[in-house]
Amino acid sequence: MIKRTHNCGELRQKNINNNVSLCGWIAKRRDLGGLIFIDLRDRYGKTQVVFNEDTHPDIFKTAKKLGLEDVIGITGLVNARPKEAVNPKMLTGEVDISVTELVVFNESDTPPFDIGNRNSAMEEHRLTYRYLELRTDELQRNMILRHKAGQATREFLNKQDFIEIETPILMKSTPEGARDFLVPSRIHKGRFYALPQSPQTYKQLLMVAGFDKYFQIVKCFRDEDFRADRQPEFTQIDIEMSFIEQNDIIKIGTGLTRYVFESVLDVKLPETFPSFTYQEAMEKYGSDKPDTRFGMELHEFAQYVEQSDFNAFKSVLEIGGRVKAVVCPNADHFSRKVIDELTVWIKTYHGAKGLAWMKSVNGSLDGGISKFFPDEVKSQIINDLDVSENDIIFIIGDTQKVVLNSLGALRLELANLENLIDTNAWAPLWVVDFPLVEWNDDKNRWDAMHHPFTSPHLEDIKLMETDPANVRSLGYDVVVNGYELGGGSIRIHSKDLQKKAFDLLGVSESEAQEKFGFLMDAFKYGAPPHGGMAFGFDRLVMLLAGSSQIRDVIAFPKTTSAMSLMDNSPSFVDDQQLYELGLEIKKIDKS
RNA sequence: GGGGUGGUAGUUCAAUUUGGUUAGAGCACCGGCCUGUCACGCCGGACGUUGCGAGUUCGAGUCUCGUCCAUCCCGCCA
Repeated sequence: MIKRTHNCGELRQKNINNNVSLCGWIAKRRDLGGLIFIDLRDRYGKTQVVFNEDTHPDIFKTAKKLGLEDVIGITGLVNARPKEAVNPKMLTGEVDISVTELVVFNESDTPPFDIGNRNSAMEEHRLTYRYLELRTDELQRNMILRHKAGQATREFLNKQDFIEIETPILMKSTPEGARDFLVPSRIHKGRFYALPQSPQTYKQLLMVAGFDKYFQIVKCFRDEDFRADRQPEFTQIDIEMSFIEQNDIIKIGTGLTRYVFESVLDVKLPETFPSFTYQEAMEKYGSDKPDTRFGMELHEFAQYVEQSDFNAFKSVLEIGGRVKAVVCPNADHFSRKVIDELTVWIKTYHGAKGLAWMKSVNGSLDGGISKFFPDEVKSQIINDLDVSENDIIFIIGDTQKVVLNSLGALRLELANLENLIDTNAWAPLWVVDFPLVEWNDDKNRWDAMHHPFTSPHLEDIKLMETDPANVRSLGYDVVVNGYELGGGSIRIHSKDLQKKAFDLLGVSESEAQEKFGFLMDAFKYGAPPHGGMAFGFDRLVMLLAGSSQIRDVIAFPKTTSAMSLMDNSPSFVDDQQLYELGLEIKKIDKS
């Protein structure tokens, strides 16, 4: 056994003539005949080691057989490289080690892809050999970043007197919200635990218990469909506090975000983040998680439609719809084909019926639907919307929901297509005053927008029975660069108000008792006013890592069909296991 | 549940207008040469159920249908 005296990233000029030992993997090998260079890699870096046939023929013979990803330990003398052989691209590039002792710990089969280049294999393949992909520079860096973010989180919250408390992973299933992952009970056959979608109820109970500042970095599970930024299991920074108001949570959430960004990236975010009401965010950006790294805000367009002959939009307005516009700068290269493609895209994915447009040419508006607008209205538009030469105005008229959502999506799409986003910028913000409930057309009822324990704005309580759609909640999200990083709310802590909320959501007393009885009961014994929030930890790390894929910051992620390609889970189980659980698998007929 | 893209050697990619010799190349691998390379170089070699299953055809990597997997998006994600 050779024990390392140094790691592969630390040797410098000052170590010249030291006798050192290194252990690691063979990252690269250059065989010059009587001289072999090997780049030895560990998680700290790479160091070049040299085998010389003249000085150590026996070791050289062994070295001749070494291949990529073999694990070796070496002892040798640190040399200054000849001037012309210094490699300025390597941190250890001024030195190398002439090997006097070699131990081959383990030979590697030919690696299924090039560890030095993460793009050398398709993702499917890399996920199968995830432990090898984790050897790549990029993933090593991401895992270290994740560690640092976790440490910073604990440091910050610990300094603020928060206590980390673990909550159960096996808990009660409640069919609200996302679909639960279920775990069958062996002892109580036919019954199931659920994996937590979040520790929501537990953290509220901890407030009742008097742990007035709680946090946890905790796994959560949601059995829905997955995306580039969504995994079936993910990690939250879960926070709850007592005797506080919305602004106190926003202060802590801002502080934590700033602390993590500064600790991990040395980036200083503003002391306070801009705050938008839900209403403002939707009207300006067509999104409840706006990316404000670029402008292109949405403009009201109804007043111009009214002065035009464009009947399609006029009738939209007559039936209570909306017409809004977004201006895309420097769009002279937007051919008819590009516009058509955008139109198809927005119809397909965002439910708009069409995409109207006008181009700014020679100080007036041209093309598209411009012929329906009188010249003086065109000038007005150019003036009001601050339209420059060669800009293109995209206009959508439809129901409010479709207009805001599709223009919001178009705004992002255009910014991406046109590279209008400053990728070095950080745009954190809060969105507040979310609606308490939203109408569920399928189920013909009001659903909680956040969750059923979210408190309404106190002055809106009176609207709960008469005008639910306009009840604002004490719910808030923190958004960075268009990603919802976290969210939370002030919770209801009074039995009466909670009953009112359940009434609005159509949850009967018996149903409430069955599902949340333990929480309702707890509230009988002195529940402090409380509230909190949760950060999507993986998303936070993803942003810090500059990635747009959550898989990049999770050591062993699942695919978008929730499979682990490495260990092939989920998998079938023995009949014996099923028998013990009192389960039987129904044959799925695939005819 | 719906739509887009992709699946060819260990791997990354090629393979002409619906099709036409023995399915090619880089890296990796094996062998040989090479003492300052760092994308080492040079010479040679081995490597294929074209994801899977049907169909059309004299003939399918290529066309059709089904299916599986990956990925991106819509729905979904309190």
